[in-house]
Amino acid sequence: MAKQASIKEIAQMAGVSPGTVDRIIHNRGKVSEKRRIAVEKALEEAGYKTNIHTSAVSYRKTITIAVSCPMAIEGGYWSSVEKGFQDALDEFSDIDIRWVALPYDQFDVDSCNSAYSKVLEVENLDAVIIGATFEEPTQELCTKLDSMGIPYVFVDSSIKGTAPWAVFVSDQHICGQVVGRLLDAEESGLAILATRRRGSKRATNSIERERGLLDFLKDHGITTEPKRCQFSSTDITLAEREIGDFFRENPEIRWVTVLNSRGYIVADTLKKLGRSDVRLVCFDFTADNRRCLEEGSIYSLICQRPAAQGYNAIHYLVEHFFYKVGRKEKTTTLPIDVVFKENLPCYRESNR
Amino acid sequence: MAKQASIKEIAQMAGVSPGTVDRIIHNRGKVSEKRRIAVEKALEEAGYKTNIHTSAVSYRKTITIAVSCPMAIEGGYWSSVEKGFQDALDEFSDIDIRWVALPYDQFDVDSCNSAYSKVLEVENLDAVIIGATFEEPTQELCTKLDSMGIPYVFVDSSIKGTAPWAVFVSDQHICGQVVGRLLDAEESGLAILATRRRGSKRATNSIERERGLLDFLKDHGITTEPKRCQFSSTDITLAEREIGDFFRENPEIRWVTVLNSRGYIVADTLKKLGRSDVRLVCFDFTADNRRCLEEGSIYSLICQRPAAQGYNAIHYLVEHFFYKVGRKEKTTTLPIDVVFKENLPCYRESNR
DNA sequence: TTGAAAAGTGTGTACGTACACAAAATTAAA
DNA sequence: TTTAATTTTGTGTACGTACACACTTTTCAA
Repeated sequence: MAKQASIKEIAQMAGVSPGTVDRIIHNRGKVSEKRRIAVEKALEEAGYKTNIHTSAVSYRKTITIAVSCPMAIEGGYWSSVEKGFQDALDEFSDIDIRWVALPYDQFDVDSCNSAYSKVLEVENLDAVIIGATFEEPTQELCTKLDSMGIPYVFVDSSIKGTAPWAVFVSDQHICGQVVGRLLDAEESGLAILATRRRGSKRATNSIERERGLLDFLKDHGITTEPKRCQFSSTDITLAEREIGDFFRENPEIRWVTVLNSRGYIVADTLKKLGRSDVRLVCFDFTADNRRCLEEGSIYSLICQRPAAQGYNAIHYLVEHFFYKVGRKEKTTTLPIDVVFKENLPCYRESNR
Repeated sequence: MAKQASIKEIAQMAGVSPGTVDRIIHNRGKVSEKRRIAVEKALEEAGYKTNIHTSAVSYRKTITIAVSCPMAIEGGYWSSVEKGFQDALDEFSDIDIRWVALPYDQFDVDSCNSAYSKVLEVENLDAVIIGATFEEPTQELCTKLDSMGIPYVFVDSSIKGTAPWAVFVSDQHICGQVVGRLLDAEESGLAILATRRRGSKRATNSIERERGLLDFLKDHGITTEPKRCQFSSTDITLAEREIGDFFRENPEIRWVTVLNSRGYIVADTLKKLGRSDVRLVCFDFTADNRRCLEEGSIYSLICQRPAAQGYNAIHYLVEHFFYKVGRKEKTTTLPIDVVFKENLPCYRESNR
């Protein structure tokens, strides 16, 4: 551990004053070519790295971050993302971060549009964190943010036709392939269940997962098209009837996946039907899904790292506003964890 | 985000000087009961939290940490632990940490004893990080450290009869159960392979994993005792002969696990034997194992989070020496990740 | 050649904590 | 009661960076 050189020492090395070194580091301009070269050489030689602690002490600015994500439900996916936000905010509690939360209902485009318009009204806005569900509204928002020069980062899913500064997601195509691996299905008897969505198109994540699963099946010589069924995400009674009807009509089904986080609805229905012979692979480490995994009605959960997404988003922005000058684009693809009943106890909601 | 109160503000609230507040926070003594109560009340009310940045600026001490772990092999388990150390040291590069590495050969007790005795000779030793392999030498070391009042933390495995300040491990019993889940073996045809160890007893981690697997089998109605085979960990030619002989003598074997990180040796042998019908579940995200997973000769890897262990160990110590006064014992059981060929690309060596 | 204006450079203070030291208050001893 | 010893409390400076401001040098038009 070599001792870190200070700005003062760099200044001495380059034969200038600390102020000049500071101007070069933050390129505040007004420095002659001659000294710039000398200082940059010294900086290089000493391997100078700004002392984050001291830097934080002197830095007085308030960073305003607006965040627009689907509303969190206790124990649900977005509450884990929020847990990640909170962890990061706690860690950076010495930095003055103004946090403007503008959640929306992920099943209601209007609510999303309204949240997005509030984002644009936030005063002194420095950056935006977006957990996108709807494509067009998000594209519009991003275009406006681009023209205002305000950086934005995506968590959970990325929207095409936008220019985010950073993206924190999981590879959904891989998720789909892992479904295939875990189901270990035979030629026929596979079904893909999904929740119905009013108005809007299917979520991009779920489309990409399905593509991954189908690719896996093709690679493993399964040519029979999986059976499909849609069920309600809001009306549980209706959902149970729809799912029940589907399984009665297709008694050969033995391998099932639900490509979003509502797998527990299917699990509970299958349990009521006494169908313990069905292997069910679902998504996300939510409270309901964990319960079903515990009970044995879900075989396995494929989990993203929502807390890591939230944590990293803030970490990135703080780092950007704090230490870096220029834009440093970054896409972080987080691991996909496979959780069985057995290793469930060692995962926590805040898994990062 | 409520503004953090500073020591100065706390002092004002309690009607004392900042120095008094400081003495109370660090219990440097010499404070009257009357003011202690007043200040503690103010501290409580304001929810005071020391500003880590400023704290780091004023704190000038050098922390000396000795670390004794098995020597890292490029791409191996302990190199990931070291990656975690390095990440943490980089993150805390503003803090003056003196880092004394004293690695030993994990297959040689003498080398371990020698490393441990060097630990005790380190000047101004503040804390020790131990990656233990041998029980008795470690117990002896810990007893001495206890009497010297020097804190130590364990990574990877904990040793009984010691009093570590913190422990960063995975639950090996769960690991074993997950092996059972992934193998999905039938009544007979299961084998447990292990590397031979000269002189010393089997590693505690591997014993605990076996126990977990056997418990899983019992719970799932498999009563046939698994077949066993030991092979050399140093002489690959010998190992391949031993493994080959075992499979020729036991042609019914279809499900195999290797309870330490040397699974790739078995995988490569099986590949040469053309036995693609054997499902092999191995441990640890090492370069060799990743290659076999990629090639398909390993079905699945059960991975601990060595980088997280290393990172957390240093994080804990820095936190302790930096912010906390008293001892705060902590056992962190890290998640166990299941890696298939499909989700391999989204895990990195530095997975935390 | 002169003298603004502009460009370049140095100085000094603030940030909040840690800690040394000086000052004040209290206690104990004579 | 007085004085010394002791305990308690306040003050001031350092840490390394950020940034405002003052000062010096250069540039360039008149």
